[in-house]
Amino acid sequence: MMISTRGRYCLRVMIDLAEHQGDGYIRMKDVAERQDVSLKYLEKILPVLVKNDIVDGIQGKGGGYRLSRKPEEYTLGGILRLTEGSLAPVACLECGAAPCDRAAECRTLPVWTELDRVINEYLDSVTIADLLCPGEKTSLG
Amino acid sequence: MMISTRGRYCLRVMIDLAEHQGDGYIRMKDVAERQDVSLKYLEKILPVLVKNDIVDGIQGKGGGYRLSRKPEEYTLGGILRLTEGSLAPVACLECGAAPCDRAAECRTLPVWTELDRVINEYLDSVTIADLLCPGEKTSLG
DNA sequence: CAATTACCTACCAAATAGGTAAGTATTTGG
DNA sequence: CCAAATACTTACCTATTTGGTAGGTAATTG
Repeated sequence: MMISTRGRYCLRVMIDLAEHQGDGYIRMKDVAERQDVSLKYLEKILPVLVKNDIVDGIQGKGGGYRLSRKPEEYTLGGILRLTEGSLAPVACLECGAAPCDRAAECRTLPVWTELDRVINEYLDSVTIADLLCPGEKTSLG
Repeated sequence: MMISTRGRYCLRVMIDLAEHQGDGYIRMKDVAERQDVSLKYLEKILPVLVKNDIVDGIQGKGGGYRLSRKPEEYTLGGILRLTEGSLAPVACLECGAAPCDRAAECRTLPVWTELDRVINEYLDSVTIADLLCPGEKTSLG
């Protein structure tokens, strides 16, 4: 299993924000209830989205979160690479991984590289807009 | 990271067996030395390959392991699904996983299903024969 | 019969996943 | 200006998985 709850929850939050866009800032408490997920856990994993300008978060009463771009401008790959740290199928392809001694003669490295490419290509071809209900998709932007 | 050392080591063992085919049964001690991997660990993870008739293993002096088919008849997907248990990118797609309550309305399930398909399609398109040195490939079968 | 090989079972340390708890900082409505 | 509400931060915790090690048993052959 490659994609953990961290990434999956973040994706569901993004979808929820997209589907409730236009109501101003959206409280994570409401998202947590709608998605039936621990608020505390979401509070822990969301900061990475704010720091990378994926969503706007403002504090204080009346605060909450909001998408900073249009849903069709977010690819799943872009979101998941941030939240998961890495989507690499094997350790030796993770960014920052120590270069493997056997890399030069490794028979399997080309396979992992291509698998990594295939995975990222697919995930970069899908956007948040593609995951919204048909009716809601047109009402955005 | 989706593919652990278990699967990667098994793949390397398969490649090693293919490259040394014809010398009768091959001792795992030799494979472990060539691959620079713990023999004890290999002994632990190999039985699944024997039980599924991926390799032949015979005990006693002069024993060892041998491929039971030609290298081009093994797909990486087939081997990895056995050794890893599952290649599913998310928990809810693992075989034997409890069906998710939200599956019917889940916005992301189609994406995981398609990602799973893409991964398996690629890994099923590559065989052990594809990973051998060019010279060794033709001397087999 | 002794060496050699696969095979089996139990244990173990470190890392990761998936949270909970308890606060702090910031903003706004009354 | 104060209290409520919200994001944000840090520290902790438990269960599971990973990647092994240790030690022995079963089978086969020279």
